[in-house]
Amino acid sequence: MELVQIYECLCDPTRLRLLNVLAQGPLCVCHFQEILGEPQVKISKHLAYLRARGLVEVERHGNWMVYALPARPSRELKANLACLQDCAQEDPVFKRDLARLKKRAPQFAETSPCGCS
Amino acid sequence: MELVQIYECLCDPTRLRLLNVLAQGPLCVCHFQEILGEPQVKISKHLAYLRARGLVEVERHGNWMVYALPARPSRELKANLACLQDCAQEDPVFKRDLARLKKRAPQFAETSPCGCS
DNA sequence: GATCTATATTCCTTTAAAGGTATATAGAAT
DNA sequence: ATTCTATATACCTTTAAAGGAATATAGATC
Repeated sequence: MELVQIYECLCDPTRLRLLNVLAQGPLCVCHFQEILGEPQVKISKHLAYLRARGLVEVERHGNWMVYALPARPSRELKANLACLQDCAQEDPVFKRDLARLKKRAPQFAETSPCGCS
Repeated sequence: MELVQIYECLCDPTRLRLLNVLAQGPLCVCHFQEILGEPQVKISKHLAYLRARGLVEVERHGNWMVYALPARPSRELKANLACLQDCAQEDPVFKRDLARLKKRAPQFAETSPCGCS
């Protein structure tokens, strides 16, 4: 069942935060690092985990690895990401991450090719 | 995050099957056993796991333990169960379980207090 | 009170994930 | 060619989950 793989990805708080931020648009590792306030290894490993299961895609831009949600998500993935968006609206952690993203987006756009303009 | 606990419950195929069947109504362990074709320990342990995290509720009727989805699910749980229902429509395993349930429901209703009439 | 039935729990083994430290890699800049 | 920057990987330790075998429990029946 592909569904199980999706849920495996969703059952860690860090990964949920990554996906929540990604719903706003592509981003690179160092910016995730700054927004979540977590060490590089942790971010990098969780993104690798998500990537291995098809929940995110990557594109290299020079030194930066820009992660994004899949361009063509499966029915199941689309449904679950929408559900997550719905559930995340109220959670303070998710909201704080998005607030930080919004605040930093202009600088991000200057210093890297993250499409977070 | 309560969300994580929900996803932890959803990231096992057996538990997904249990929840899918439960969406049709309360059921007791031995009937799950028959429908899923899995040993008693396995069913029982996964139901305990779900129960410990609030995804199911139990009521004893004589020797039978009748499991059911929560009477008053949280917003998050409701959303995710609905999403699961949506995703499960097409999966052959889920469909087979429901077919077996439908076929056996009359007998279940005779031999136990499972409300599966 | 002994037995039967449905279910839960204990114990064990195996596997996987998480987090951290240290190190490697790939491309850019000098 | 060396150095710098962003990111990935390897290695280690700890923790949790899964599955099975055996056993315990609680209520019903005889």
